[in-house]
This record gives sequence, C-alpha cells and structure tokens, in this order.
Amino acid sequence: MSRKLLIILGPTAVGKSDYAVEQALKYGSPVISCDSRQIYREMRIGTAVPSAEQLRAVRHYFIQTHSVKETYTAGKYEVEALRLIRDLFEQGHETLVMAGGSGFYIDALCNGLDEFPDADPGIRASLTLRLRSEGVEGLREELKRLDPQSYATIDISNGQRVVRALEVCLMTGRPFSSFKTAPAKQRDFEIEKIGLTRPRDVLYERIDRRVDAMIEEGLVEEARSLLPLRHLPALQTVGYRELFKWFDYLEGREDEGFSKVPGVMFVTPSEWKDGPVTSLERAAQLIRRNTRHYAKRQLSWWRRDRSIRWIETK
RNA sequence: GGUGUCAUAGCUCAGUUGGUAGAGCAAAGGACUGAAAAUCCUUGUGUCCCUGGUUCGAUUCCCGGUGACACCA
Repeated sequence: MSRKLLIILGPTAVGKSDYAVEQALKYGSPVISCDSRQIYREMRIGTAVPSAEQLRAVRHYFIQTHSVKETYTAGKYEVEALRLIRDLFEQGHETLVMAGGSGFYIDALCNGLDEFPDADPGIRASLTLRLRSEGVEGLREELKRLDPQSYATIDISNGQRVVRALEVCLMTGRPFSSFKTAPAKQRDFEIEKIGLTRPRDVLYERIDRRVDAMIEEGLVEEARSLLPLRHLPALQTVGYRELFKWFDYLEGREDEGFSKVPGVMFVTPSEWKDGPVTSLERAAQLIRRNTRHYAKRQLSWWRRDRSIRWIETK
C-alpha cells in the first residue's frame, strides 16, 4: 500500500485553500494546514483562515487550534503534524492533503529539525533587550567566544539569529553548532509537492483586494481585541502590527516595546521603521505592501526546492 | 488669446557654474535548523519632453514646438 502526502504550497493569496479543499474531496482526505498563523485561535480575519463553508465541507487540522499565548514553533509542528499524519494513515487513508504557506514548517515536517532545545523565554527576553539597547556587536563577540563555528557560518548581521545561537549556548553549555548534525530525516511515506503560483501582478492585485476585504470584515476590531497581547511572537504578523501602530498614534502613545501583561516575558522583536501610522488608509497601505513582501519571501524560499511541481494559473 | 513657471528612474523630487546624473519611496534578487506572516543581506542606464541653434561637447545656454499648472484677458 502506498502512502502519500500531497503538499499544496504557494505564496499568500494565491488560492491554496480552494485548491486544497478540491483535492481533499477528490481523495477523501482531510486538509492538514501548515500555516504558522492560521494555527492561532484568537486570529481569524487577518490570517485569512478557510471560510466556514470550506471548514464544513472538509475536516481541517491545525486551524485555530492553539492559543497565541502558547508560542508555537516549527519544532512543535513537526512533532504534532507527524503524529497526526501517522494516525490518519493508520486509519486507512492512502493520500493525505496538506496545504499551507509556511515554508519553514513544511521543511521541518518533510526533512526534520535537529534536536535543539526550545527557547527559554527569560533568556531570550534578556538577550533581545540587550540586542535592542546595545546592538548586535556585543552579542556577536560573545558568540564568537562561545561558538566560533556558528560565528563563522550564521548571518551575524541578523540579530535574531545571533540571539538564537547564543541562547542555545547559554542554556546548554554547548555550542549551538554542535546540535546541527543530523542529515535530513527520512519519512516512511511519499511526499509530493505542488506549488501554486500566478503572474506577479495578478498575485499583487489579489493581495490588495484581500486586504480591503479583511478590513471590511472587521480586521480593525480583531486587532483591537489583541492589542494587549501585541508583544507575543504570534502577534508579529502582517495586518496586526500596522494596526497596532495606528492605535498608538490615535492614543498618542509610544510603543514602549515591552509586554505589560504579567508573566508574559516577550519583547517586541523588531523596530518599527515606517514612521507613525496616521490613518487607517496608511495602515492599509502598509499591510498591502508588507503582504507583497511576504509573498516575495515565500517564493524566494521555494525557488531552490527542485522537488516542487509548479502550477501557474492566471 | 496673452504672460509666467515647470517638464530628470514606476512615483515625489534633487543636481550638473556646459564634460550624458542621484536621494527617498515603490520595486527586484537572495539568505533562512524551534520568533519564520519573523529576521537579515544585496541591487539605481534613465531617449534628463521634442526639433533646431551655439559649442570640441548640451540634460544644463538660446530659438521654436508640445504638455501641465498658475495668473491676466
């Protein structure tokens, strides 16, 4: 019996959800979502989860199943999705349909990640604070001392990468690079990847229209309700950050960069470079642009994967 | 109809005391091992509106034209 995982991937707004439901019905499979934001319960409009109809027509997994408070990761996804896939194959499915736009999650599932420890929120928060106050240089030098191998191989101008490598060194007393050993894991089922794509200008038009639709549907209210949780990693998401900055402007507040929620240790990971967001129209403009940038990064991620069969629709 | 101002990268504009030009934004390309919708790196040749003149040489000066805007009739 041949077991196959059919992965439908592609940039945001290309039309994955529709195609996935179609394929799922064809194979009698559920849809296993592979999307780092649709997985969160508290977000719906801004993450463009499948429609109520689609969710009714086909069973979906990993859609709004976890809380933004729990900080999901690619590593957790690898474990949970793999377990689910095995269960479903055991139940007799021969072909399973997976769909999503998170390239890193898809790779984690297909090839596996090495056995790194999870981040300790306290250590990460303090390193992130140092990154913001002193810049990368200091952290970089510390990494050079603790793990020259990583210093030589990772992108040391990328503060987030330096923080990650350093935090693993500090937590375990072992160099970050020493964890990076295993070859790609082999899965005991066949994997077929289908990439959906469209001409760039068509894709960008779809993105623009979808952003407008989200705002009409009530994205502003959704973002408003999540404002207190803005410093969680899950809320570092296109469509929400821009609105948070607009709220800051309306309320004459400077985002101080720390979480005020007791027990929540996270610090906003990045600086805001676009100046004040003075109107909803400005926020929408930035959301459109940032979504286009996101789509571009997704395409760049997958371009090197020769195993993808691409289907271009107009 | 008359007078004036402007016409430079997809957009907004700077600039060249005459030696074929550069910022911001937009855009494009790339990286990626537990924050990944995150984070980081790289990239600026364009009939300098058109025709003619002066000049060794004009996008820059001059004549004319076209277009936009403003004001006067």
